Amino acid sequence: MPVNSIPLPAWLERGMVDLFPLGNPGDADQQLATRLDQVQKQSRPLRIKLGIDPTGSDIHLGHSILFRKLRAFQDAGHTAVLIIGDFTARIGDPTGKNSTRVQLTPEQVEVNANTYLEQLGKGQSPELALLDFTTPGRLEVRRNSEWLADLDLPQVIGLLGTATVGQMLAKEDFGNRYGSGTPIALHEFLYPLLQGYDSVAVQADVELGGTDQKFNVAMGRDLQRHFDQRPQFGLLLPILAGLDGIQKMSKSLGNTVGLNEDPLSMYSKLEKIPDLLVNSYLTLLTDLDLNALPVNPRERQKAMALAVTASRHGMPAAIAAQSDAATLIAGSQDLAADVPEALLSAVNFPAKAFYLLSAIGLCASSSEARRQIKGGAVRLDGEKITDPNMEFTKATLLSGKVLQLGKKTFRRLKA
RNA sequence: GGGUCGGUGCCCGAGUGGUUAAUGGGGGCGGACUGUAAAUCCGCUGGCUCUGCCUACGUUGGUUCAAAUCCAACCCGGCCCA
Repeated sequence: MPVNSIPLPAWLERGMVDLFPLGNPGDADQQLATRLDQVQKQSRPLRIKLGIDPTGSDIHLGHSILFRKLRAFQDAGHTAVLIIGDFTARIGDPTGKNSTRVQLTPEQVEVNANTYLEQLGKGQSPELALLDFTTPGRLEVRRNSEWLADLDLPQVIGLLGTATVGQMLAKEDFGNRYGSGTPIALHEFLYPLLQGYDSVAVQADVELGGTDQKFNVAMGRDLQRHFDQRPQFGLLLPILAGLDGIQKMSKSLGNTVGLNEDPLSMYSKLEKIPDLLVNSYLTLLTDLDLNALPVNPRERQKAMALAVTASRHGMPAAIAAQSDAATLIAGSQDLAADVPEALLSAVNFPAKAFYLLSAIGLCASSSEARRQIKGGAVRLDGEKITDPNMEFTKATLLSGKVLQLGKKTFRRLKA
């Protein structure tokens, strides 16, 4: 760090793992802190780019750490430029993939994009919304088809000419795939270039990304330089580990907490993440002061689960979820208000126990239901069911009772 | 285009004519223990309102009493050559 450097604000530094270029003492312009300071004085906001890939439909906590940082920039007076990669989604980001992605249709992409915006808080109350949609000048939502769809072949060739095969293969994912003989389709090389070109198109001053995006963000800088723009800063945040504590949070790995999840399931999941993750979740998903929290791991974890749930659903709902979670674990399901209901209208009576489980969706298949029952995992109003063929003659006999799978999955049956 | 190797269940990976729904590992789920954690131990892990039936080893067709295993064509991929 240069002696005369201005420190970065705490809101910006929290959770940050990489910032480039770091700048050198003689080149004030190359330091983000200096830029922020200048900008403050001239009241000209920076343009903060964040690209999202509308390939799925659910936003989870892993995504939200980037949005939280983007929101922090908004709150500091800067302009969030949210780029929906509707065009690049048709290629699919090869990052972290060990195989070629399935290409999406424009229709799928559009549906996903709209779902994303809703989850980010479009039309919601500003306190619970992830991004500031209401203050004028704080948010720009763009689709990269705006500029990418009209590139002609000479322009594309021009873009391709800015990078070499060696550079592409230096990217870890491509390198691994190439090394292990896994196919790489040529169009995948276009992805980093196109998403880098996004930075040129929106004249980004800063790009946010996960650490796995370093290559892409750096590509944006190269292209901006190529197009005679001042290269953006890259600000990288960690990849949030998923509930398993090992792999990154990702829908396809089934280790996510979705932003759309109800308070109880959100709280319950967070309350049981591996200990090692608790501090990173606190840092990345809350604004809490880590030094002010309980040292006891259990209490600390509860505080984290409560805060994260509250950030999405509000404190009252989070507190209710915490108390329901405790009640459920204690085994007295009847007291909990928020046990999800399961409608018995989908069940044909008379119904055997295993069929009931699969018919209301508590088990994925009736074979699985049989196994779970045999494994002693199923209870009805707290009483263990041991015979998969136990028969229930009509719905009214079951209505109001709580069916339980394992320790943490409950359904209140309703006729 | 030529040569060659390969495509097995969520993933990896055995199996090269017959108790094979298919060894093993990973992951996942469940049980015990616990802090609804970690570690450890145990069980389960294709589907079906299931004492039975159905579908599965890239695709299609063939040989056979019998095929993931043999044959043919095709599709897809790796590597080498052009």
